[in-house]
Amino acid sequence: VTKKGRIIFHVDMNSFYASVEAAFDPQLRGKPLAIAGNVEERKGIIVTCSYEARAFGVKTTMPLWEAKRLCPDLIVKTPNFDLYRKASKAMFNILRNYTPLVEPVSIDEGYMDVTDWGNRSPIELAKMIQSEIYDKLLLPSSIGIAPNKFLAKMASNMKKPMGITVLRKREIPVKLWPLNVKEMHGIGEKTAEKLKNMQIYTIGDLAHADEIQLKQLLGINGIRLKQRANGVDDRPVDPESVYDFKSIGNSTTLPKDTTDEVEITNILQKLAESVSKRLKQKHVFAGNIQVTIRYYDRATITRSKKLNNPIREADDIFQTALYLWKKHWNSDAIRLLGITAQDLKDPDEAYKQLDLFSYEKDAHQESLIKTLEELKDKYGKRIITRGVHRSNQDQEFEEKSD
DNA sequence: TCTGGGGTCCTAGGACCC
DNA sequence: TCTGGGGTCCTAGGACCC
Repeated sequence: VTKKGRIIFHVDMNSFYASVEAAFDPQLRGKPLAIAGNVEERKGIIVTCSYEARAFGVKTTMPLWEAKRLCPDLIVKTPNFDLYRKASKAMFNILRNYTPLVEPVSIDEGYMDVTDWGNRSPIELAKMIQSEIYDKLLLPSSIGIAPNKFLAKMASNMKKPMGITVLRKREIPVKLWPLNVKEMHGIGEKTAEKLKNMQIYTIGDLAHADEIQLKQLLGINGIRLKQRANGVDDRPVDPESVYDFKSIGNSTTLPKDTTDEVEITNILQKLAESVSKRLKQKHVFAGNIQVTIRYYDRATITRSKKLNNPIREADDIFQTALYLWKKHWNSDAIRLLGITAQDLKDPDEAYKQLDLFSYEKDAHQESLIKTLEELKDKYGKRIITRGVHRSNQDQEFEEKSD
């Protein structure tokens, strides 16, 4: 039996936030543009910038003052996530017009499995998709074409903006192996440094590296990275993975470091409210709450608590977060606070848990039961499990954010 | 003049159970 | 009368990505 090769696209939007802004405001087109947080609130780092800005050396995560020094005429806008989410949805809808096998991986990129897409050549198909996105939304993209996700991802990165790159298995030694390991998806600074100590500098070096040594150095990830370097990657394109979110969290860097307990409490309250709102939007409960504290010196701790009774009301989340903060805060000035809901459960799971562990109903449990019943009334059977929930094609989903 | 906010996955130690 | 080995759960931290 011969294994049938797949044809995978990786569609990657170019400088997405900046491109969306320019698409909506002709004045911004062709100019150096950066999206950055508010400087007064210490959030002034470059999130994305246009290619015109990149020409000046402006880069993502660069502090705003540095970007302005490099490019005095830089136009700076604060992010408008609602707008980006709308553009993202429109973009993915275009992709889904070609095949349902579309897997969004973030707000601005996704995979497509077009193996069974008729008789047109993959390059022609990629051109059609790229043109349609540009003609309808004025948004540039790059598309990588390869037999698997990893190679498609590497390929889309090779030509920007508006590139289309094919990476065939047999081209790996010429197109992939000369690249520095740092260029490889999945290898960051720390791993690159470790590999350097093993005299592994290029993806080709990694492809031929000793597995025992790799495993010793990087654990199971070492083996996987070597496979990828050799172009081996069996992960399927999964359109449902978008609904399989594992956590929902919000965090904020404070305008100034603080030890003020009233201020800290107020911030935790606000974070709890936004996490609660998002849990409700997604129809899930939290089985675990995690608090993140970053101190003035950037030292960061996380502390979490598993809950016998899953929660989602703002006040329950707030109380849990407050408990964790009080228990673990070392009284140093705080730079950032965050709350993350983990161990997410569907309403029926949350309900079952309640049956099992509680003998007396308290106010929180009453509210949980009431919420569950309201949900059942409103959504009927569809809400009962996440599996069913997931297969509902009309389901609105928020793209994972950038 | 420094370094946001949203995530995922993996590892590792200790508690606990059989 | 001095201690095995396997498994799961919980918690914390680290690396990485966009």
